[in-house]
Amino acid sequence: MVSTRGRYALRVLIDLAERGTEEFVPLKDITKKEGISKKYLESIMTLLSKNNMVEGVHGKGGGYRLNRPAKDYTVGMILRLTEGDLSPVACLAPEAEICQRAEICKTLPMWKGLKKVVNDYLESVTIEDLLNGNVKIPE
Amino acid sequence: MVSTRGRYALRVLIDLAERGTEEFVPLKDITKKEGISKKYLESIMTLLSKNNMVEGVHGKGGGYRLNRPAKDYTVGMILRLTEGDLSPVACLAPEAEICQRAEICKTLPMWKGLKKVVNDYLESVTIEDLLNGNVKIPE
DNA sequence: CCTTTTACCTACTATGTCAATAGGTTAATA
DNA sequence: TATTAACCTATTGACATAGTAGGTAAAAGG
Repeated sequence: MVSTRGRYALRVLIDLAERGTEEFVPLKDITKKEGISKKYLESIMTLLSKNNMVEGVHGKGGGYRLNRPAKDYTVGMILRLTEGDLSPVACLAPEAEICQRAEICKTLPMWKGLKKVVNDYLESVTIEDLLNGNVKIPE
Repeated sequence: MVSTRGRYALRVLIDLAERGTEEFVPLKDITKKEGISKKYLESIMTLLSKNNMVEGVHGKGGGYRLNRPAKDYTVGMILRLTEGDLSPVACLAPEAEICQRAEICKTLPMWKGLKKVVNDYLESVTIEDLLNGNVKIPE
């Protein structure tokens, strides 16, 4: 289950995308529109800022804006940042130590398949798609 | 991330499938093979038993066995039991109250797509597939 | 320079879930 | 009647989530 951290991050990025890539938008505007705790959002934005997803500027006229055009952000990128690696099991995470059972594990191929299916889908959807309602629901 | 409850359930069902659909297998055998806490496994098996996945018989010669042939168990069925509904967000769960934001929510279609992709994949893999190493990794 | 605005930083907390553990009771067989 | 094995009811330690609280740093306007 995706936590509020990831869900809020996506909503904020959609709001920023709506305002273009020039203008700085203060968090106040976004919390007002989305009804999200400002203090909580701050921690999320700092994360996005440190990872070069958004640019933050202090003071009057400041706020946040996207670093790149909205089509360059995939949902997968954002969720990997906020939720950590999107592996269904710990042994498929990048930082995982090698699992003794890997050779004989009957379930491992299925977990690999699931991870691929999830990541492929999330990579196929961008923030621009979300903003424009251009989300392809499979089949 | 799938919890041990779901992962252990799958491993147990694979072990039971290996022993056919007649013989009763005591938990002792399974904990020995899999190195899983017996007390913990008991709680998982009770869940599977109450939901007609396995049959449990008390006393000497007792244990658990599959209720149906292994090909009739999908991974999705098992994980839905052990992990709860496999929705990426709460508003897509069956018991969810209607979300006010649903009409205007820019992310909802993407979550629906993700849920479909995950469920379709997990429905496509059976316990028999896992046992036989017949897992199709997509593309 | 000073006030306002805004991002950014550090610490704390309430709640809940996970992954067991502990100690039993019930049912079936030999 | 003893043994085996499922089943039941708590309890626990560890951890993550979803915030809250109270600040500091930087930029702009007057």
